[in-house]
Amino acid sequence: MELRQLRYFLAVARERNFSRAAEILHIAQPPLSRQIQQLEDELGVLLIDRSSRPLDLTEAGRFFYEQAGQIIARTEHMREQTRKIGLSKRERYVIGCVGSTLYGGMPDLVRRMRKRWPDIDIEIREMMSTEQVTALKERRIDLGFGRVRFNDRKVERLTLREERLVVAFPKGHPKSLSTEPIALAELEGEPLIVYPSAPRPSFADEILNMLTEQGISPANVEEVREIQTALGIVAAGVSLCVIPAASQRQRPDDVCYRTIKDENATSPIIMSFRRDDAKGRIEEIKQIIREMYADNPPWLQLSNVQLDGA
Amino acid sequence: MELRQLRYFLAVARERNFSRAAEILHIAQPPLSRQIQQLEDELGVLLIDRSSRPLDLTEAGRFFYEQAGQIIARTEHMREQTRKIGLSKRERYVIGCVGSTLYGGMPDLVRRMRKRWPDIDIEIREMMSTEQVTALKERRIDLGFGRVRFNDRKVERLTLREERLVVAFPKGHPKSLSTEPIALAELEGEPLIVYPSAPRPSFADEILNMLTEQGISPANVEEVREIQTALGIVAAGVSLCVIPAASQRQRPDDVCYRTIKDENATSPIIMSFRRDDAKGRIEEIKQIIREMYADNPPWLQLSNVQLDGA
DNA sequence: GGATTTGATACCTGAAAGGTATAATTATGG
DNA sequence: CCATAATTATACCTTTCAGGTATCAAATCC
Repeated sequence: MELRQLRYFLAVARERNFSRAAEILHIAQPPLSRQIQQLEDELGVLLIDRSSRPLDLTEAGRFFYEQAGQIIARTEHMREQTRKIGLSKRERYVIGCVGSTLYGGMPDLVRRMRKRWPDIDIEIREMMSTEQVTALKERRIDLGFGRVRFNDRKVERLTLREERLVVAFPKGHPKSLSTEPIALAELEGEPLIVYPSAPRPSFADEILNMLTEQGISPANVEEVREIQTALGIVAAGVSLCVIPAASQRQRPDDVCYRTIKDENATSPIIMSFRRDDAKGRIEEIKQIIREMYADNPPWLQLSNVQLDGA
Repeated sequence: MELRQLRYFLAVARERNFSRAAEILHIAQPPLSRQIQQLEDELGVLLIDRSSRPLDLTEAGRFFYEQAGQIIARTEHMREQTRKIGLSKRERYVIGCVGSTLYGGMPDLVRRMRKRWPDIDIEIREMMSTEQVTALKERRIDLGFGRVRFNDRKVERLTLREERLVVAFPKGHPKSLSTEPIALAELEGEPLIVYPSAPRPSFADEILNMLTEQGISPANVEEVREIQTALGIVAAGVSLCVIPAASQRQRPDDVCYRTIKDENATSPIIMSFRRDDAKGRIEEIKQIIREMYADNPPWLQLSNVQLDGA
């Protein structure tokens, strides 16, 4: 599969006519037909229903049209952005973080960094905890915020705080009637859903390890790729799910939450960076974080979500 | 630019060595070098710093690496999904909706639809209001949920409810100290940020029209692509922004909200569908929505966000 | 049902991807 | 600092495949 074929297919899908599409693409009609055929051959699926005129897309063709359009748009965006970065002499500073750290203190930290270094382009990129380690070593990011503890000779890590975990219940679940903190042991025998399913080790493993250590075994454990899906399944009344307190806001309506009582049922927020960071801003960033602690002591805490069962 | 070039670049970036990358790709080293050169020529930017060994990526190269990897992953995902859809005999029902309708009643509606028709694959796709009209006509979606009124001979629309609008203030803004409803007229002379900037007409135009009709002119109006950015700028203390009540949850911490007092300062939630829908499920969907109104009268209202200034 | 539009097929041409040989460059060890 | 090893760039040839032309085969439309 090549981008050319996607571009060709988009033209045909838009025009619903091979000949006109070929004109627009400034090629003859037969090569266009052939490229589409090759594409269909590779996929093993018909994209265009040629038995009617004007042409109609098949179900698969309609899906492919959506996706192909987005991919083409994305490559064009990438081309422009790459050009811009290559020509600009501004320094870039890329921060990788897992979704659940994007709330609370992170935006404020970025704001402060932008204010301190107005000449630097600071970017945020969503990225799993384990990906951050390799991304740091390959210098694709300069700073990481994650939740999984790891050891790597070249990467230093700093735990910013421990965040309480909460259990998500479907509305109407018998154990969701109380809003009091809940004991971890009460998960015994309950169906559980964990995330993300890849790459390992992940937050899913942290939760499963915690349960194993305590000798608690849920009824059955399902893995899903992302928290949205996990909470969707919870809302549908199928399972329970353990999430960091900050993630409660993801879905406040149809899911109930109870903080876990156990003192050590927490998930860390870990900042990581290269030991040999050449940009030399780590010390200043630590200083900014100290300032933030001073301004607003429970850093990364959320103002209007009840935390720590207090 | 072709996918082949992206695949080649990824191999070189991973190996940091042309010869080894060429081996992995099962081609000779010179053609690989040339493809990368052509890519760099087209971009007008160096991606690889060849003056050091092992090779190093340039700043632009690191960005390109991230993006290219995601694009390749996406094309592969598209290939598999297209294949699956083409081979499966299950009916697909695609719903297009703007982000702000994804909260509240929408997930529940989809849940009820899945329950009613377990043999149908129901998908949700995020999509601007105006895109929904063409997507419906081209049968890329079967149902749309949007916020912008439009007229089209082939598409029928149904207003489900009118939702109150709220003003977003940066924390500490003098007008954010009260939580009382605010008059639209108080936006006079304030810097305003609207979204989305494309495609028009959009929610941005609805807001600007409303202000013009009332003879209110903000100090200066900036347009951004999406609500995240808009609220980010608000939080940074630069401007105010008008959003639908449901979108408050997007950023509950560092932004303050006040409902707009004016009775007609509302934004509709509009369901739209093809007049000649062949799947014949529209009437049943309307029935489901009536059931939902019955179960939970203020449909699409949010349980824990203060609405309607009540 | 015949004319017209439009997509598929067969076959040819030329551009561009890939290969081989070798020069140029960068690193490394004495 | 120079010689050597490793690795990338250049020059040139081969082969593959995208694109073009001519024509046939459907499908639609009066």
